[in-house]
Parts: sequence; structure tokens; C-alpha cells
Amino acid sequence: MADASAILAIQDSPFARKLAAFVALAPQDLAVMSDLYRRRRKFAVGVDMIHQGQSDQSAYVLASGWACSYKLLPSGARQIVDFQIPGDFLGLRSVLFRTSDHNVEPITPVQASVLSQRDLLDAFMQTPRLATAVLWAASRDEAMVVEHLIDLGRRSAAERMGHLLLELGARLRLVGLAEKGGFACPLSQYLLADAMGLSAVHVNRVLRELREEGLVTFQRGRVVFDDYDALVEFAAYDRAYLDHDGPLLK
Amino acid sequence: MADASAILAIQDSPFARKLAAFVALAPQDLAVMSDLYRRRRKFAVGVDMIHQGQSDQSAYVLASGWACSYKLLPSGARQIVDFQIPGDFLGLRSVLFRTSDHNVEPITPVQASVLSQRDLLDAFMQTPRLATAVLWAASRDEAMVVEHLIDLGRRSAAERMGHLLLELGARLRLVGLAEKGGFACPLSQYLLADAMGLSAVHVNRVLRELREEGLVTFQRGRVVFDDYDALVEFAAYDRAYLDHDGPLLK
DNA sequence: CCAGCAGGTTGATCTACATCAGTGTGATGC
DNA sequence: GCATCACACTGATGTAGATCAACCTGCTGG
Repeated sequence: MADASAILAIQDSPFARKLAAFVALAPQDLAVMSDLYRRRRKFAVGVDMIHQGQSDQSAYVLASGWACSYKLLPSGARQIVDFQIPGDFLGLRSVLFRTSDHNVEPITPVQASVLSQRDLLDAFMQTPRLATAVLWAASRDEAMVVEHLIDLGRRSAAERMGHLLLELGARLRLVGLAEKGGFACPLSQYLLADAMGLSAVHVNRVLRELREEGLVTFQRGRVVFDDYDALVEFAAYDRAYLDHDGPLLK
Repeated sequence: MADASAILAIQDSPFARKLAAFVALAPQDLAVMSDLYRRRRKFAVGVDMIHQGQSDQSAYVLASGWACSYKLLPSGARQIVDFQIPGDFLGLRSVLFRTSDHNVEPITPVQASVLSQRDLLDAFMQTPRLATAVLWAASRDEAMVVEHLIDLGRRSAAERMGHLLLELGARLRLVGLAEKGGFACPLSQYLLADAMGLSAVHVNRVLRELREEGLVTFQRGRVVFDDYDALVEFAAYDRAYLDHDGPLLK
């Protein structure tokens, strides 16, 4: 069982901050989380954490660093499905199915807590509130994938880019990793291209356009919202979808 | 409690057939399902079953007919996220969040069983196996959305079309609604266009190309796979992803 | 101190798809 | 028996974004 200082530490973790936005967490929930959070592993940039087609994978909670989940096509093209930031689950689907249907790769050096299928189910039995919170978080992830699908299907390259940056901003704010007006962002234009179904060259042009329009500036690893409201308008971003202002379940 | 004849009837339903592919269901699971399945509603073509932005929605299980879930953009464009066929859940996310983030519309006349949040949670408490099966089904749905995202991001129009038709075939086969070599399909070229992020005009051309290549024929409401293996190859379709050959959990 | 390299930037050309503006056809209604 | 409507189909033209081929910048390492 976790001791008091560990519980204080967990309360400030990105994972707890995120779940707390969905469900008000009691001390015993935090204690269970603290136990879950214990087994840490480090991963170097570019070394896959989860492999497509491989079975018996663990799931993880990102403690620090950024990662991305992606699929490779026989043609060699790749599509990034989502980026993961601290507090995010990854590989939940890989533990439910026997084999993983996607890859996960660190973008920066990463620290993550390892969760076996057993750990997870045990934790859920102990505190149903936690299970509910995780189910909510998983549904939020699915809603983001759907939003991403809309990006690729029906939005222009510039709208997509604006939407992605707004979404990342909202997610980082939730876990305390964004300052007002911007955030530090380790994504290269190649990664952005693979996420948005564009070429790196075109990503570059789109970023220039957004900068020249005075909407956002993304340069040397920092995103700055030059005119937040105008960008929201331009990208048809639905504020309601990630910006909650309090736990949904008290 | 459901009687014996009701249990026999449920066993043949698309819903039970689908879940049985994931988890071997015991008689008491079927009894609970039969109770869930009781409250039926009918919906006419084009009348939304679930509304974007509206709260306190029910979830449904499709008993007969086809539906589609979609989002509308301020520009008036729409993107179909997925098609639903008999046995599919719909609106699971709408009951988890307070308000729905998407619409669901019947494509043909539809019969569906209504599930309140309460019904669902109660059923899960009674038979955890059923809960597991539903969680699996939800994860499969998410995997399909991800695959659809790959379509839009990195596959050509023709590959997308091939992929969609193969996927629909596999899903229909699972619930006993496809014959070998093809299936009845009520989707208009407009619906296909909205699903694949194309114009209806281009859908028409793509269908012609696939037909002329001798891969698939989609005409007057029937899809016929002229050369299944070649189409799988062409569309880079991963057979493993929907074609299971037995319950994953005994 | 320079070599090598990853990432960013720019211009020229090509192409897959959209858009527009029709024609054809079979089902439904009065 | 003709009007209407939904859907399928076709050709001409326009455009967003890909691809190729440079060059530039700031790091890292020997």
C-alpha cells in the first residue's frame, strides 16, 4: 500500500490531474493509483514501445515525454493515429486483443508506468470509480480519433493543422504542461505530416500561412497562439469537446 | 426473466452471433441479453436516432436495417464515421458523456432495442462475461475507426473503396447477412462519398474502375466480389483484423 | 574547424481529386 | 401519360496538395 507522501506525489501527476477532470477522486482511489504507478520504465527516442502484430504486450501510462501511435502500410507509408502526452494511456487495445494492431514510438525520451492486464483489472475491482474514470478517458481518446478522422476527410490542410494545435494545447493545459498562449512542442514537420496525411513540404507551407495570417506561430519547438479566438473560428474547433470546467461525476 | 423460447430466439440474433465470436456465452448470459433486447423501437429513413449536441440520449442495439453515424461541419460538409449493421451498438459514447458528439441516422427502416444507462450497467453487474464481450466489441469498433482514419489519410480513393467493401463483407458475414461472394448493400454513392471523404462523382468513377479491373462489382444494391484475393491484395486489407475463427475467450 | 546530418524552407512541375454542368433511367404520384 | 424525384453516370475545367530538387540553418562529433 502506498504511504502518505506517495499519495501526495501522485496527486500532482499528469495521470491524476487528467482523471480528476472526469471524476472526483477520493484518497483511496489515489492510493490505488499510486500502487499502479510504481513500476517505471524508460524508453529511448525511436525505439518502439509497442509493436504491430506482436502479442502479449503491456499497456502503459505516460509519466513524461511524448509518444505517437501509428500504423504502417505495405507501401511503406505511415499514418500517425494520435500523439500521446504525459497522463495518457497507451496500448489499452493491445492488452484487450491478443495482438496489437498498431505501433507506439517515443518522440522524446519517455518514462512510463507499466500496467499488466492483471494490475489493471485488480485496480478496477478495488475502486470502481477509477474504472469509470479510465473508461471515460478511453472514450475521450476515441472521440479524439473521430475528430482526427473528420480532419482527414473534410478539412483543408490549414484547418487540420489549426485543429491539431488547438487540441494539443487543450490536452496539455489539462495536465499542467501549457502556459497561457502557447506550449513547448517537440514535433517535427515530418511527424506533423504523417499525422495529417500531408507531405512535410506542405506542412511547412501551411505553417507559414497560419503564421502570416496571424493565427498561430510554430517555430523552434514552441507553439504560440497569436489570436486564439480567430484560430478557433478558422479551424471550426468545438471548445466543448475537450475544455471541461469541472468533474463530470462528483 | 426470459423464458426458454426467448432464449432460443436471442441465440440467433445478430447481436448474440457477434458477441459469440468474442466470448463463449453461457445460457444465463443469453437470458440477460434477452431481457435487454426487449424494448424495441422503429425508426424511419432519414429521421435522426441520435442528435449531435443533445443530452440524455439512449443507446441502441441494431436489430434490423442499416444506419450511419456522422458529424456535420459548420461549412455544411458531413463526414460519415461508420456504418452500423444489425448487431452493432450505437450511441455508447452518447450515454457515457452528457451530450452526444455525433449524429446517427437510419439508412433503411430500422428496428433497434433501446438501452438506458441503467439497463446496461445492471446487465454488466449480472454477467461480467457480457460486460467483457461488450468491451471487446467496443474496442473492435474503435479499431475500425482507426482503420477508416488510415483510409482517409494514406490510401487512394480506389483502395479506400475496396477496403470499405471488404470490411462490410466481413462484418455482415459475422452476423449471417452475407452470402459467399457478395452481399446486399443499401448504400447510395452519395453515402459512400460522405464516408470516404470523396465527391459522389468520384465514387462513381472509382466503382467503375474496380469493376473494369475485375475486382468488385457494386450495382443495383448488390456487392459481388469478382476476385476476392486480388481485392484483398489491392486494398492492403489485413484479414486478421476482423476475420476471427473462434471465440477469443472460452 | 570543418564534416556530416537532421530539420526547415523554397520553387517548379505533376496529379488526384473536386466542382460544375449537364444526360440518362427507373420508380412514384396525380 | 406526363411530371417529378432520387440516383447513376459523363466530360470539361479548376485546384489542393504531392513529388522532386534544390539550398540553408544550426547542431554534434571527431
